[in-house]
Amino acid sequence: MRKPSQKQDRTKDQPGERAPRWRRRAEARPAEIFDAALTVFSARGFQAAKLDEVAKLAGISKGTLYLYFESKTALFEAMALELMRVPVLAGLDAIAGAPTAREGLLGLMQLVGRMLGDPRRSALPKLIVSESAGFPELARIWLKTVIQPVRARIVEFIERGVANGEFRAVDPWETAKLVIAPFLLTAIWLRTFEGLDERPFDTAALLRQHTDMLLRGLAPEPAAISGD
Amino acid sequence: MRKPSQKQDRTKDQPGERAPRWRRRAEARPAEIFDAALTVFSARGFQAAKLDEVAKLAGISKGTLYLYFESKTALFEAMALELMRVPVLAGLDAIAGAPTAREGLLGLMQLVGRMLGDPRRSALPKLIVSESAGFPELARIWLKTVIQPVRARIVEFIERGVANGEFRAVDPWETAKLVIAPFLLTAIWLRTFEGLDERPFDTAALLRQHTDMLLRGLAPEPAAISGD
DNA sequence: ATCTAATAACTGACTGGTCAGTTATTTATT
DNA sequence: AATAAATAACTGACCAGTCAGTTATTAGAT
Repeated sequence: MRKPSQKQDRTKDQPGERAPRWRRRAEARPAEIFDAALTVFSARGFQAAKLDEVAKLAGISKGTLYLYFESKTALFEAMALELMRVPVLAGLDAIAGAPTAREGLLGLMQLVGRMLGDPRRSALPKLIVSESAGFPELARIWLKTVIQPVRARIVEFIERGVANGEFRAVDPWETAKLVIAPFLLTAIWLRTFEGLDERPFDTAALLRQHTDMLLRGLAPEPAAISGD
Repeated sequence: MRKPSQKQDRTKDQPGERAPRWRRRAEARPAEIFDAALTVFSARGFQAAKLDEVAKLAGISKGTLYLYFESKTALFEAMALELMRVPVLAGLDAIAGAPTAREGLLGLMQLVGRMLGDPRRSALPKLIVSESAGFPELARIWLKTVIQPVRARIVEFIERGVANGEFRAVDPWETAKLVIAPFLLTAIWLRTFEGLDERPFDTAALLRQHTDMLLRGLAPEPAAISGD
């Protein structure tokens, strides 16, 4: 946890010239504040997080926070919305053009898997879930802008695969949830039980097993499909 | 939200006899307090929950809370531990004796599924996850007393099935996570996004699809299993 | 270049509301 | 009468949010 503070920079100044107590860095502040806020809110939760701590971590005073954000709540919401930008959806369009349903589905899963590999991005699901009681609106937005589009794509791929015979006939809606579930598990688990469990969580192994099981579950019947 | 309060009981007293402002009910209190606490903590989260509200819902005053619990923290922990008692594990032993791995696995899944059907019990996972930052010890205990035993059983069943040819060779550890994931999804989803999504969450349909997909994913290769 | 006025960025001590926890007192029960 | 159960008024710590004052930076004047 390195301090991004510029107060330490005095050694780099020209000798004899005393370093200023602070600098004006209006453009850099918001990003740094978001960064500090994510760390503190993730570690403590919204209510327990102290703005003094966020400010300290961002290398500023609490008063300065209020030059950039109206309130603790506004900061939290702005931070969450910031994390939703440049979303999973960025790569989604490229995948939409996949030649087969199978490839599309796998591509999408890898995309999401890769996203969860970035600790900053994977913090959001846990925060949304944890703070949903206090921020229902945020949950709604996340659902709408992240979950629903991804799920819609999954449903589309499954429907396509079922239609063209790549997959057997399954309920696309419920199956889409099954595709998503292990990713949610990963995001939650890493930030809730990691370090407490008997083995470290192997994200890659889970993803491998997940795709393997999923493709077999979706595989069309060999030949003999009689009524039950 | 009906009040369990006994303050309203005055009408039921014998006519002419004024009802007491309160009664001594030392045995009944803890359960009623747990009940109220679960409601309030679930609705607001630990920090935002007010003990005055818990007390009011339990039909007592805040001071009385402190006759039964040392602190807000102690109340929360006691409540969580209470919810862990009579755990999933109760029915686990019966299932252990299942004749086939398949039956064992399905029995266990139905057990967990049924548990999630009870809104009181299904509140725990969300609470544990949400408050894990402030109560890491609770997360550890839940992992140890609920998750790990269930997961161990799943691993056992899978290993058994792989050994006796019921299932194909899979990684039991990772596959066990895949078995669990949709249940976690259900518990989280119902208490985070329900009412916000485009369709209501159909727990039964998901469970059906989950078992279906899982069994196909575990099914042994038809015949041709040559070395790779 | 150097000085000076104006302004934007920042600080940190302070305030006021909230709520966990305490206690003096009242009420029920034995 | 004695005791246990419960109340409600109280206290004090905590912290979000404020603001009067300070310091860096910029722009204009010389």
